[in-house]
Amino acid sequence: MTDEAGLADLLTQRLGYLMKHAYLRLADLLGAALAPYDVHPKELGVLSVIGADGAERSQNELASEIGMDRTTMVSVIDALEGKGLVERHRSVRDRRRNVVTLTETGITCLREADRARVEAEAAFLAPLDEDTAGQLTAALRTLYDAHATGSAPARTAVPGQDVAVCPGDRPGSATPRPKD
Amino acid sequence: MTDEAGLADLLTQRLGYLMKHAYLRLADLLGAALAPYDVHPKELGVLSVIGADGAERSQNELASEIGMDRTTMVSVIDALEGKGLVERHRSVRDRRRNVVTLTETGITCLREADRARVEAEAAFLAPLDEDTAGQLTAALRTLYDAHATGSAPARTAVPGQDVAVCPGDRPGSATPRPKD
DNA sequence: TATTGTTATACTCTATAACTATA
DNA sequence: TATAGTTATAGAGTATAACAATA
Repeated sequence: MTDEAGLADLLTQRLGYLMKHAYLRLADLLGAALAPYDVHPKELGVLSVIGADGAERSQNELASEIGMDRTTMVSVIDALEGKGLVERHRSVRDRRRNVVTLTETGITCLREADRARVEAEAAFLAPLDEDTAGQLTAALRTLYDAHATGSAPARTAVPGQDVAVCPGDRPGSATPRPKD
Repeated sequence: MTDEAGLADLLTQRLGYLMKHAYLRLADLLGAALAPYDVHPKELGVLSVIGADGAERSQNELASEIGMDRTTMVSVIDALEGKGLVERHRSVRDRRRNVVTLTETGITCLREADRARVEAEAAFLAPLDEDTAGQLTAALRTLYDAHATGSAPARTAVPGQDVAVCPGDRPGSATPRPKD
């Protein structure tokens, strides 16, 4: 831990560095808070969309609405089903579709784990006063909306490309990238 | 793209969702902005630490200061060396250490790519007015400092554990981490 | 022919373990 | 014995391609 002051400043002046570490720290906190309920943050997100309203959703609909790949959704539903939190039902109207519903256990898990999620978020934001925390969330939501709708570049245009349509989570590809 | 309004609200009320997508979007923008200079964001970070001051740094020192694994640093330096941006010099005082220095090309690349980085960050923040953007950055820095120093939990304690000492970037393990 | 769920596969990123050469 | 660099390997996470069943 030989952190010189100047170096720390240099790192924390980079927005990417700050954003990455904020994300990783929050992900750690969420993962730890949800561990007692035996659900991953990603799984909780799926659970809450399934339980969002009365609407029946197929795996494919869940995937596209959350911005997750179809094949990733398969493994998530596999895991949730294995834990007894959701059930797959073949749709009678279109037998290709798997309608996913919460079990009683799943409803309970969603309620309790989601409370833990809120607490973990509060713990993450605890170093900020309430106003600042609210402004942070509002700013992130503004950025999300702006970049998701594709109306992003304005002040200083980035040459290569414009932002994708929020196709979920891609660690790899950014541009074309002929792989070096 | 069948986004119902209520569902979108549900997703953007989750701090983890917002933070993750903000991070991914920024990472995309940074990657695209840096692509013309043939450097990855991670590599630019290493370049800038090498060029931070006159101090000579070994690979190991670079790794621990940035919070990157030793073995990851090897491949980063490999890549940078392959591009002619840095050079490895065996330290005469301790022949185990590789002192890493910038080449002329590396200095130029650092200067130009870092300008592109600043522009990409500005483009990312463009949807926010200047005050809000400044507050966002300040809030992120506050969170970074608070969680890195381990003085995090205050308002609502998370049961399982307390935050690690910012050991860099870990995608996998969340909780059971003695090792610091 | 197109779509849903599924499987198999590949790719990225990062960490762990073990080896070497120095100390 | 311990440390710096290196290599090989493993793991998590996600995406792409192909296949079967259904429309």
